[in-house]
Amino acid sequence: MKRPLFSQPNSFAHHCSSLLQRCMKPKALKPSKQIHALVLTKHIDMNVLSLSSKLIGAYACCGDFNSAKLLFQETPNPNVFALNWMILTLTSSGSHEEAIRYFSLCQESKNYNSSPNKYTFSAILKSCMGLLDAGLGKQVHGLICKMGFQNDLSVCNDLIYMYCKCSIICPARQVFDEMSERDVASWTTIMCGYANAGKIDESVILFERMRMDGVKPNEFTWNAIISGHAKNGDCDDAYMFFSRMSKEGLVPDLATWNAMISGFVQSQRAIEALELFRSMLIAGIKPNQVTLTALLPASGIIASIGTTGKEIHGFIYRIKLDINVFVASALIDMYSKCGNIKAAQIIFNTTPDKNLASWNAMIGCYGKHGMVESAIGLFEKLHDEKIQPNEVTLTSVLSACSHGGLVEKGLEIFRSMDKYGVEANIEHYSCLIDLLCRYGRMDEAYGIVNRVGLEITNSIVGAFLNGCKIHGRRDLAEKIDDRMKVEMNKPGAFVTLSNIYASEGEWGGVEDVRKVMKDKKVLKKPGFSSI
DNA sequence: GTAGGGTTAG
Repeated sequence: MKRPLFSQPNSFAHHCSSLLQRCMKPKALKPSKQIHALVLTKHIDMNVLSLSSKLIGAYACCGDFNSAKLLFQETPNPNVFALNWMILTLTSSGSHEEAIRYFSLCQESKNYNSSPNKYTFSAILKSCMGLLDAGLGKQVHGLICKMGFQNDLSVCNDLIYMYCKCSIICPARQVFDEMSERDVASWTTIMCGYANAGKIDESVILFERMRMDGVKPNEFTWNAIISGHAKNGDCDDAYMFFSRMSKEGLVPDLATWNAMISGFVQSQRAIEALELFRSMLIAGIKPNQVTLTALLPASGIIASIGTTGKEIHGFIYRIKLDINVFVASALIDMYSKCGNIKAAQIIFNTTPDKNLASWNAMIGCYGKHGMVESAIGLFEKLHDEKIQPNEVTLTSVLSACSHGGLVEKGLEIFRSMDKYGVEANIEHYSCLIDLLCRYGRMDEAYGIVNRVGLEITNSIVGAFLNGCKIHGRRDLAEKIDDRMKVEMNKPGAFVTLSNIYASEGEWGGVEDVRKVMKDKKVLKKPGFSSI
């Protein structure tokens, strides 16, 4: 006798439910849709076995947000799994505001009565982090305590991570200190938080303490301590930990090598960076885009030694490394620095998914080489492409204007900065002063230097004093003399000031400046050549 | 029935 396929009344629903489950891991959208269709055509009650919530989960995790949303709206009582899937997928696709809207909707709505759980909080904390909204994070933290998740290991780790990413280490540390149980990730996360806040010493203390607590550091932990030192400019200490890592039986991985290489390059120690790169290849680690992006700026530092950026470019080509937008921008910058504008242009034009950094590199390239019209042309094209410039873009454009003699254009761009949502910083002000000074508009420049709240740095004063020198305005130089003596602690600008006095035989002034430099201990060391 | 966390780039 032929057995019926589904003997129980609900066995069809059971079957659909388990099939849906199996659709989720491989993110199989089509079978999920087929099951949905079957459920509808067979008039199965969607409330049975929370079928509608399972379908929401399946749609969300397969990336079909629209279907997930529609079904979520139609479902009278979506369960916590459905909610979590919605929030998690919105969060991981970067739609943080919407994720938060779903979360609060479900907090307030009568239509929704199951409580958030630790998965909900983990996901929503990621959105707070994505928005860098520590205030919101704090509110969620409050809710976590209210609902009794303050002792959950993974929720606490997520809280620490959120606070660290929002750059507020105090509450992160408080959560960490109050945890009854900590794992390697808890220690690593807080250590990174300190390292990124420039408090590497505290990271080291925690690194030693975790071992006393019987928690063994893993690759992530070692990488955190190594990159922490490297980012803070302590390459020697980074290297010390790098060597120690191997002695303690852990093999440096790609991220370890990348952190070391990038640290040495950022400290201008290009030769050592290159040596590390070679050791990495010998160790059999295959470099990736991060490695090459980090390494490329080294070519500018060591061009005179013989390894050129072009060789590194050749290497990229030989290993068939996929040139992503990071590598492309680094290549543009490298060719720009060694004066090969043509090569920079070719890379810029053949990069399909350009981002702001690529545009900035190319605009900077034109500016550096006096091609002010091209720089401005590209800057205006940015607007057509609906890309918002940032402070780097504006520094490059303003500096291009000043080098290329376009005073009015430069002033116009400076005035329009707030239109782009960029607040003028010291760099922009020094470009502005440079712009005015080069064309003799000294009194206006003097007005800017004296703007309330503007810190006088070497670049600000340097630009201004150069103008004074060229246009014979010792009177104006004298006017900021007193302020410099009080506020400045670096030699550069004092030398220019003293030169202005010297050029006019004003030896008293020269003597005076030298005395201040001596008192402030900023006497310039004798020049030396790197060769 | 929901994840795996944390490290490296312009």
